[in-house]
Amino acid sequence: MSGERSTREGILLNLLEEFRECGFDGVSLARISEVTGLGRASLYHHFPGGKGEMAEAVMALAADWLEDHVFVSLDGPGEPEARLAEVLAAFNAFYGEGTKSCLLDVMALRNQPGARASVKRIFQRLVHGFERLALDAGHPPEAARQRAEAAIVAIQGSLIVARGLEAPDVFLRVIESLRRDYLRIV
Amino acid sequence: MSGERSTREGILLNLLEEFRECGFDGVSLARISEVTGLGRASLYHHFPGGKGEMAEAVMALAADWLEDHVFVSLDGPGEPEARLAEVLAAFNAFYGEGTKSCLLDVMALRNQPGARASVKRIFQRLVHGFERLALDAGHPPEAARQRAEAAIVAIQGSLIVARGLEAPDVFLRVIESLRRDYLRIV
DNA sequence: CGGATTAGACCGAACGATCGGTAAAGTCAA
DNA sequence: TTGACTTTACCGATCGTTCGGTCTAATCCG
Repeated sequence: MSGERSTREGILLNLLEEFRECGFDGVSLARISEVTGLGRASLYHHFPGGKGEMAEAVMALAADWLEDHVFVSLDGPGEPEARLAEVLAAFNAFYGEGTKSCLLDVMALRNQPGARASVKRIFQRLVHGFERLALDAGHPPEAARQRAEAAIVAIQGSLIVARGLEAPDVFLRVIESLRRDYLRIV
Repeated sequence: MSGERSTREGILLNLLEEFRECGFDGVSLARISEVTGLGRASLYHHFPGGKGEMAEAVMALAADWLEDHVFVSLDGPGEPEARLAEVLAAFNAFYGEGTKSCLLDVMALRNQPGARASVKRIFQRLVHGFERLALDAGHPPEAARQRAEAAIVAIQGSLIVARGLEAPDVFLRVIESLRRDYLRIV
């Protein structure tokens, strides 16, 4: 996930960082123009739908990234332990070792129904993926569902608390505890 | 926590609901004027510091509310089980049974250092309060600290996921599991 | 080949609307 | 009459957005 400026993906990567840090309403087109190096009008060439379409595109990019780095491990073949480790490493990188917030959180603040729906779909896919992983490790169905939900809750919560406390290690501890305990049969 | 319009606290309660739902940047003075029934200039009579001071006042109100309904139970006398039940009931009410977001989350998005500091102080106080409760229930110090942190993470995370999934029961389940397990010695 | 045409990326300047914020006159209770 | 409070009218700045146009590179035609 590098950051070439000129390509469309490079633009979206910059936008992703801005949105996740300041929220949708907290990012102005002036700021977007600044970080992308493109004039306001140029941005409307790439995103005729304006700021809203930019946000949608960023959400789509994040969904694609999840598909490639998380769901591929969650749903894929291989030992559950190895798959879990891959997923946690991917999250750890995406969230900057606990220093960056989750795009889903800030996008969920928007009133637009489409944004809410995208967030919901991704959350559902996440829970389902973790549920699959727990099932593959031998957990009974209801327990797997509970664990999956609890894991997503812990990840999201630790990001919030890490940002609030300005202590990224809260997130790191949660990741580590998931790595240790998520698959363990009690 | 009722909502008389005219008094200062009534104004702040309306503001609290707006801020927690739309975020600081998502709430305009026009909207604030609308929900409070006060003209723009009247708002600046009560809050000479403008929108920023309004946000600070809301944070202070929330801090006071925590003091009266959460910390008084967390730090106070009484059986740990009863104190825990009071705190969880207070949270449940404040968060609308999982339908409302946390003010701290949205305020943590602001760039202003003062806002970040307030959020940080409250989070610290929350963790410390839960830590005290676990200590009183007989947990060893390091375990108490871990539990407290995990509890706050679970509450915050469940609010995020509940909003994201549009499923408030995620929050309710976390509250219930805390009520069952938080004090239990393993 | 060379000249005209086209399509896409990009930008400066400006749009109307709304932003947060203010000055001054008026209202009303004490 | 004083001080708390509201109303009306307004400010400059910035918001997201659009218009008109330039530059470049590929494409097409002769």
